[in-house]
Amino acid sequence: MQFSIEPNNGMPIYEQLVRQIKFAVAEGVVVPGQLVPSVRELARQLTINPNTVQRAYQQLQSEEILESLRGRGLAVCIGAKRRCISDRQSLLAERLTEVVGEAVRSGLDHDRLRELIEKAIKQAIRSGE
Amino acid sequence: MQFSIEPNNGMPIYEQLVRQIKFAVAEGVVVPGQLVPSVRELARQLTINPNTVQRAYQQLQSEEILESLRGRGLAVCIGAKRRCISDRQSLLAERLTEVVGEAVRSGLDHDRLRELIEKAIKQAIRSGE
Amino acid sequence: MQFSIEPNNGMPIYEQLVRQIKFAVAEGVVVPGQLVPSVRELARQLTINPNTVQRAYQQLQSEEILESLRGRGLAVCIGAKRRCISDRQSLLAERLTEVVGEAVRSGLDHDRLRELIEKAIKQAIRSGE
Amino acid sequence: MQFSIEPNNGMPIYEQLVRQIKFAVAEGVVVPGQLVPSVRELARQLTINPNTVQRAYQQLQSEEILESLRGRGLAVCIGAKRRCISDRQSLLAERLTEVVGEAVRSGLDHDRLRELIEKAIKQAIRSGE
DNA sequence: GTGGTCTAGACCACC
DNA sequence: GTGGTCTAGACCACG
Repeated sequence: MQFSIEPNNGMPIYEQLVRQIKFAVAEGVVVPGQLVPSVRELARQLTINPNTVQRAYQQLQSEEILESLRGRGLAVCIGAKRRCISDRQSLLAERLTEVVGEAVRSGLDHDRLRELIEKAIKQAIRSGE
Repeated sequence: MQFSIEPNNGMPIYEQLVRQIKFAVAEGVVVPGQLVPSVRELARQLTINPNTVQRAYQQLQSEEILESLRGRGLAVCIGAKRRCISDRQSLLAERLTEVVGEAVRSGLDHDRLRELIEKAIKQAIRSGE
Repeated sequence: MQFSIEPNNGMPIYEQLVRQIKFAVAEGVVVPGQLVPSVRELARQLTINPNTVQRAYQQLQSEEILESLRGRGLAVCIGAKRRCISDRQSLLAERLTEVVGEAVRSGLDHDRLRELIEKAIKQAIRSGE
Repeated sequence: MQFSIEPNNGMPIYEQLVRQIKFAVAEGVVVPGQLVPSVRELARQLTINPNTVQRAYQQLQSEEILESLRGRGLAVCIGAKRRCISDRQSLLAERLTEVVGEAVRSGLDHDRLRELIEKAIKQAIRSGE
C-alpha cells in the first residue's frame, strides 16, 4: 500500500489520503478484514503530521470503510469494497457532469468539446503506461 | 449585469464574483470601456460587504481585466474580452483533463466514459433551454 | 499654453496640472501679469472635471504662483518665475538624491549606476529631439 | 528580519511591507524555503492590523515570492531571490530614467546634472556608513 | 499553532 | 459620488 501525497495542490492532505485509501480498497489492494498501517507508522512514512492521518482514518470510520479493532488497529470493513467502487463512480460522474455542463454553458462547441475529451483520454492513457 | 452569489458553497464569495465578472466580459455582457457597478452599489445589490466586492475588483485589476478611472469608477480594460475567453477555455480544458484522467486511471472503460460524457452533454443542453 | 494630462498614471490630475503650469511659468511660456485660461475653458480643453482645474488653481494661488484679479481671472504673480525655477530645481535634486540613495543602498555598484545614468541622459536627449 | 514601517508617509503600509520583504529576500536575509514570521506575529511586532500583513503576504504570493505551506506558515519560494533582485533593479532603472529625463527636459545642464548625481552618491555612501 | 475569508465601520484622496 | 487603505474582531479549515 503505497501513497503519494502532494502538499499544497489545493486538496487537503487528509482528503488525498481518504481518496487514495478508498481507491486501494476499490482496487482490492487491501481486502476487507486486513489491517491498515497504524497512524504513527503511516505518518512517518509520508512525513506528515499524525493528526492528519488520524483525521483521514476518522472520516473513513464514519463512512464505514474502516472499523476499529480494539487493541489491534483499524481494519477494512466487510462491505467496503463495493461501497468504495460505487462511491468512486458516482463521484466521477458528478464531477464530469459538472465540468461538461460548465463547458457547454460557456458556449463551447460540442464537437470541440468531444475533441478535447478524446485528447484528455489519450493523454491519460499515455501517462499511465 | 446580474450576479448570483452563494455563500458557503465552498468557493469564496470574492472568487465567485471574479469568475462571474470574467464570464460577463467574455460573453460581451459588459464591453471594454464600460463601467462596472460601483463597489458600494454591487455590495448593496448582493447584500455582501463592500470589502468583499473591493477584493474581487482588485484581483480583476491585477489581472488587467478592470482598470481604475480615478474618481469615476472601474472600467473593463481594452483587451479584456479576449483574455477572459482564453482564460475560461484553458481553465476548462485543464479541469476536463484532470477529471477524465482520473476516470481512466480508475479503470473506467473508455466507451462507458464516452457514454457518461454524452449523457452529461445532453443534460447540460436540456437544462440550458 | 498646451498641457497634456494622463489620467491614471499614478499622479493626480490636479497635480499634473500644477506641475505643468509651474513649468510653463519657469520656461517663460506665460509671463507674470498674464492671465491663465479660465477654469471652465481649461476643463473643456482637457476634457476633465472643472473641480480638478479649480483645485490646481487653488494650490497655485496658495503657493503665490497665481493671483486672483477680481472679475478678470487669474494672473501669474510677479515673482513667480524665479520661484518656479528654484522650486523645480530643488524638487529635482530631492528626487534625484532619493532614487540614487536607494540605488546605492540596494548595493548597486557605483560604476554600474553611473552607466545607467548616462544611458538615461542619452535616452532623454534622443526622445526630446 | 527587522522591518520598519512608517504610517502616513504616503506609501501604504502593506506596500512598504512588500518592498521590505522583497529587499530582504534579494539581500539573502531570508533564504528560499525559510518561513517568514506568521501573520499574527508580524502584526504584533509592528503593531499593525493582521489584515494589513495578510494583504502584503497575499500580494507576495501572487508574485510567487512566498508560498503557503498549509497549517505551517508561509515560505520563501525557490526562485524568489533572483526574481526579487531583477525586480528591484528594473524598478530602479525605470525611476532613474524618469527623473533624469525630467531633469534633462527641464533644461538642466548635463554637467550640472552629473554634479548633482555625484553629490547624491557621496551623500548616500556617507549616510550608509 | 497556521493562513484564509468575511463583516463592520472608519478615513482618505480624487473627481 | 468614486476607489483605496486601515482597523477590529469574528469564524473557518488545516496540521
